[in-house]
Amino acid sequence: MTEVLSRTVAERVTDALRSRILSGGYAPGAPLRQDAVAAELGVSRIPLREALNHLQAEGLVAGAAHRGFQVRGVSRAEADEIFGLRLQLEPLAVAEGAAKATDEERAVAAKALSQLNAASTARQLSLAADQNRLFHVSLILPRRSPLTAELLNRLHAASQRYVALHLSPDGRDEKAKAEHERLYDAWASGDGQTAAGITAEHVERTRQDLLAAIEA
Amino acid sequence: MTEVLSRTVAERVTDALRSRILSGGYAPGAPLRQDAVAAELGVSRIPLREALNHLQAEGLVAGAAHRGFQVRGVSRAEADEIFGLRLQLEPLAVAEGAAKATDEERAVAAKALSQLNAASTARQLSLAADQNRLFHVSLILPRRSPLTAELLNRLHAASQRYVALHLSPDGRDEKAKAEHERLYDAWASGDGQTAAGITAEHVERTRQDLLAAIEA
DNA sequence: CGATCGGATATGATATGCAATCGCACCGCC
DNA sequence: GGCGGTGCGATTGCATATCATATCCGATCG
Repeated sequence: MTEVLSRTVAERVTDALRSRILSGGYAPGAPLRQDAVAAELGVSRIPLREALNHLQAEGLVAGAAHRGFQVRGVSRAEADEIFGLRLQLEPLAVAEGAAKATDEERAVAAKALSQLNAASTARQLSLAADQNRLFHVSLILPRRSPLTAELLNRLHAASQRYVALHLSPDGRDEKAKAEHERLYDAWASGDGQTAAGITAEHVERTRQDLLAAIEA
Repeated sequence: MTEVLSRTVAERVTDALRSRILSGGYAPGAPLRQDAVAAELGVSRIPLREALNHLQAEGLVAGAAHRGFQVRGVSRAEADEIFGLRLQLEPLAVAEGAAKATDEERAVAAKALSQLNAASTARQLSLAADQNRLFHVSLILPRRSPLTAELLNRLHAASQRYVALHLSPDGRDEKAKAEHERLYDAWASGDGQTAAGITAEHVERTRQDLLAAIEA
């Protein structure tokens, strides 16, 4: 029963730091001194280091030996690369998911979608972003393609950062909601072609919006 | 001058463990008890845990809280997934590398190839496998596409494990050597099409060999 | 015979201390 | 006045000792 509450300190620290980075609480390039951050979070340095290493693997922070960790800078080139990778992987993965999903897996995806909608209408910005990621990953059938799912999960997390930093959610929310419905319907009905098309379109449009917003 | 020798304890432990896992020194499924492994390597648990976390991110070990780490099992499905991902990403990445490489980057790749050949003729099996990975990654221009390069680096490491476990290097070495020459020549001359084709062919053939060897 | 409880064991986390390294100001030298 | 070496403070990396906690497994009891 302690599923969500307990977890280890390292995991909670990881989530806390990720959240702060994604929401801009720690600006890109900001140095993360271990003693300071550990004291701020009320933990010792050991789980903090574990969290930092995890976030380094996720690509959110960078660190070199004896030189400390910093929030990774953002760049137009990296955004382009992230979305390029997603464009290569995600549509096909979603199509395969649509073809092979079981009823149980469809139920999981449906639940993820409804939670996303709930968070979105409640204006829980960062929660909605997380739920958005979980919904998209649920279409890939994490149990069947664990590596692909994990990979896209990370790429989504990296994407999230750019979206949060550069795109205002004005009209995007409404359009996204409708698109998610279309995507889910196609996916759940086994229409991988359509689902892949919607996904590709979605990723590509976000990329274009971002590249335009980041300026140069 | 301490480039290669120094590094941190955690890094050396990571390399040591990775090497043992790839070479089968630790069998798939084997539990890795922290005290035992730490004592065996003559380090404390702290850098060991760091190494284990890193290897978990690489996909070589699995661990859950309070349940310890184990060497990840291997499966036909995972092999298929790894090579499927490589097939999606690597040919295009190599083609882009061929199109954009500078003279300096070509020199780096050439050096990697010669080191690979040296290790191969010297029958340094696991070293050759590492050099093989480095050569292939050098074609992707790690400085321009760091995420893609890092990603393929990991996929290669995961592939390595299956190759080491299931494929004997008998005739493969000779064929691979010739193919690497063809691949490098096409790449260095800017012929991305051909380089991508050779890469795809290479990955696909290895996948087929593996799937046949793994039985099931 | 099955379920529950409790002890052994291993991991997760803290505290403390020390060594290694880095960054930087300082200083002599050309 | 610019330049390179040098020492010092600050921070990270690692070791050790210790405690807390979760998991596993066997004994006990209904």
